[in-house]
Amino acid sequence: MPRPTTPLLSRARILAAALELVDTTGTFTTPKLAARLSVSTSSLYHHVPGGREEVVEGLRGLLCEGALPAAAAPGEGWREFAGRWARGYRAAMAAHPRVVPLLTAQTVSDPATLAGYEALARVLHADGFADEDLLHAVTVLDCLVLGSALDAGAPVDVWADSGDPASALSRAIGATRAQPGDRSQRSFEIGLESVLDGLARLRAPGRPAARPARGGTGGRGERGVRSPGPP
Amino acid sequence: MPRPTTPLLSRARILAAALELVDTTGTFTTPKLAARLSVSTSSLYHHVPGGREEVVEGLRGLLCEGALPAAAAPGEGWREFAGRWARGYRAAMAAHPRVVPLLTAQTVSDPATLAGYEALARVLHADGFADEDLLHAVTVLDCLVLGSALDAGAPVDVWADSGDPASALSRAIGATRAQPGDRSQRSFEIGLESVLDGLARLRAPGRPAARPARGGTGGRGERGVRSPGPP
DNA sequence: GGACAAACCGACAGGTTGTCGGTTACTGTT
DNA sequence: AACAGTAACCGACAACCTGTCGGTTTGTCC
Repeated sequence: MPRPTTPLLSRARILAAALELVDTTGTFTTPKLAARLSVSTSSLYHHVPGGREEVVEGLRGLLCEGALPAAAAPGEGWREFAGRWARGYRAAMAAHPRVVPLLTAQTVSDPATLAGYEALARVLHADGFADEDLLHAVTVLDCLVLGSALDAGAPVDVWADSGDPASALSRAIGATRAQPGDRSQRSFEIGLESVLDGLARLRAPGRPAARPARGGTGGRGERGVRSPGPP
Repeated sequence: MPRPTTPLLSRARILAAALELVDTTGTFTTPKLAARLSVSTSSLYHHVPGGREEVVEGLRGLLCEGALPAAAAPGEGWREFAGRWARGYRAAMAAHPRVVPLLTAQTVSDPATLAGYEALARVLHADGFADEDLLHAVTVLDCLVLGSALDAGAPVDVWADSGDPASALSRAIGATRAQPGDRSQRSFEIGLESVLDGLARLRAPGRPAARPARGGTGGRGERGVRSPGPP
């Protein structure tokens, strides 16, 4: 078939089909993507010259585009922003868990994702994180999000020795199954609150970790009272 | 060539060559592995019937074998053990960063690794973690280790917009470069201490995070005093 | 109208995974 | 000591994936 009157493909259509392909089958190959679009494999390269790698990176962009906050809301402190950042990032990944292993296999180049990291760094800087601590703070949040995104895609049973009652892990898995809500997300929340507390101590090493108790006045109350950065 | 007098291959030789291949080239294919062993590709399947996937899983075993502690030392509390567990796990991965993306692309089945998770669960259980919290604790540690292992393999410059001085991230990267020691590992330590503090609060929700000073009485003494989980 | 780029296709080269049959060496049994 | 049966190697091959190239037609711009 020669050039069609109205184009069959576009970058957006290709990425959407790729996301659907990975979501449903868990695999990603260019022939299968082309078949899903009723198109020959070689046609993809007109719209995605970088081939497979560029498509995967495009998926990263698709997931991160609206998920990573770009700037702190008025009056929003670093803690709330970092929480929003990490939760948004993880939610975007966890919504498409089978994409995550593809993303962890190649380095980040998607502009939206990079802008998201830069935005986090700006907020942390503005709220008093020292330059020598800032990258560590970003990295810790990044590790937790990525790790949790991988976890979200893994079946729990991976760790279970066929339900052996003598296994502490199997019993814990049974107890966790009875809980409401998403198992992986609950773990993430525990880790995130822990890390945010730890970063608060990193930011202000002098003071004790005066974090309001659960269900107390809430972290929001600290908004705006931030002291300037450490000397 | 027919069957040789002395075997050319063994599972151990194959795994060692595979590790070296991934460490040095960052790629893993069966033809390249076979070439490195001066053997035909099909010969590998006599010693590794599961093919590529089994080799990768074997690499996981190779890394985790001696790295994951099997039981708490006498008098060692859950916090020390969990720290040892996470540090050992991460160190094993970070020593071979290019293997990690291969591992995150397939589910765990290696017995040594699974035994490592079970050991962690046993210690947490023995030291008072409730069954409904235990899996979350394991998961948070797992996420942090895996995320950090991925981070250890990624070049820092991934996040740097070509050293733009207006970028908060670039400045932070510059400041971090001046620090001694391994950047990724320092981030991991910050995250790990944060998470251990958070898990201590999870274990004993009532009391403040009374973390025993290093070299203190040890957590074992507290065994059994934990209050029940949240309502 | 004519040159040029854009979008599709088929064909193909090169590489990866895994299977199968063939050949020879070891092992255990009688 | 003969003789199965198994183990370890190889070459060949089928199926798949990635990416390139030339060919054909349509749209666009001067």
